[in-house]
Amino acid sequence: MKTQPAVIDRLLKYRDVMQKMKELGFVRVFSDNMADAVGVSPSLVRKDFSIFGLTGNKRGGYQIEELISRLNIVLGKDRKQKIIIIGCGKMGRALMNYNGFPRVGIRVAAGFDSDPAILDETAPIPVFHISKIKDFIAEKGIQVAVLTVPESSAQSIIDSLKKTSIKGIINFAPLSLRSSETLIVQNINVEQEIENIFYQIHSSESSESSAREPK
Amino acid sequence: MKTQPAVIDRLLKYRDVMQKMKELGFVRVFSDNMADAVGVSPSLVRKDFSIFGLTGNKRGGYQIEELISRLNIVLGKDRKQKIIIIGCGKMGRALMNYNGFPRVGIRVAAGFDSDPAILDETAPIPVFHISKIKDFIAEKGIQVAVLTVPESSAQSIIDSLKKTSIKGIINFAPLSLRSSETLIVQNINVEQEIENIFYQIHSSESSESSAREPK
DNA sequence: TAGATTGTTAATCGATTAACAATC
DNA sequence: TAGATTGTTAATCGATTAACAATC
Repeated sequence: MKTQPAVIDRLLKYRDVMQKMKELGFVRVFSDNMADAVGVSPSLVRKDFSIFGLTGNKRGGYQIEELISRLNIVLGKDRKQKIIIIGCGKMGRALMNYNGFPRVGIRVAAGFDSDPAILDETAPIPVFHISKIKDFIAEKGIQVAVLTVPESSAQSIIDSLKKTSIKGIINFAPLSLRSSETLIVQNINVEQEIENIFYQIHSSESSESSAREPK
Repeated sequence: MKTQPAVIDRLLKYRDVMQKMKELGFVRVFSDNMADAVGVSPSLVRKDFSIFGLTGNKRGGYQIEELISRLNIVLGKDRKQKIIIIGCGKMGRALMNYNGFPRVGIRVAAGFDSDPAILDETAPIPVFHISKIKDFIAEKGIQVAVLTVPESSAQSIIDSLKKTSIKGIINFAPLSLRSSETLIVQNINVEQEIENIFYQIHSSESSESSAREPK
């Protein structure tokens, strides 16, 4: 009965679309518009909204401004969303400076690394030695970490994070970690996405002729 | 009737697991082992294999080495998988040097950017001005691009790519692009993943007491 | 042979869609 | 009022699972 991540992904997209509509001066939106913009059916839009008690007007659609703020409450955007980044190689540092985070209210509290050469405890987003991570997490009440470390160190870091307040991890290391009762893991595997795309391209090429049948 | 991306994702995971098993000296594997390792049911493993005619032995499971090479053929790993990276900011450069790509046979042919200061046409992975992209794509027959540009330039680049041989895009810009008949788009939106994780953490916290009911 | 595991079919499950009464 | 859009229910669809005959 708990809400599927897929539903929340759509909610996040609805909110982004509405944010843009609001900036363009729109005041109301219909489920049909939302459906077009996000690429789902109008039924699904109304269904998703109704799950969270987000209501509109039988004839006038949905009020954008009101819906955005109610969506943000549902999505927990009324709380501080602090994260840490573990592994400050190229990918980690790219994420530390990623402006998509502040834009949606996510704040990078610190980075951690084992290499003394890249530590910088006084930067706006400080980089501490990995040995200080447990104290930092406890002190700041961090719940979400982004893991951008080599595959070889990923598993041991995960294991040590299990003893902390960390409850969610975005994992960029190329091994599929599984969510557990107490720790939610979302794997991001760019090479897998690319391999999947290559498969799809090739399979649509080789079925070119038979693909002529009508939908 | 075409194969879902989700099935291919699992195939890619099966292959990775088998690769590791092979390195450990294993010769055979059962659908039960695979299921445990990847986190799916044994039925699904056998089903996935059977879709692609990947067979085992009624009593002896699957031969790892043979299955890996047959999987690689299904997945198109017998062809060169060249990609380009459009937008060589921090994220783009991190991906250019990402060692997960060569490890699975993906080669970054070049990067492209509009900033003259970061061009380097003679580097091992050259960075060209964006104005040269059409010729490069045509000349090298590139089919897949990774988009790591600001949101503001993403849409116009996509539009221009539609006139090229590019058939697949991994999009890191924070706008959800939709796949079309001729162009497969896979959006990677890290901030959305993080917001989703925060939602899940919060919702499991607030339903702590009621979550006691047995599965 | 007896036991174990595959390959496949039928049953189940859950998510999406279609339809439409309610109503603004 | 007539027309349009929501909110919700029932129908559909497709993916996953359970079960088991085949067989090594």
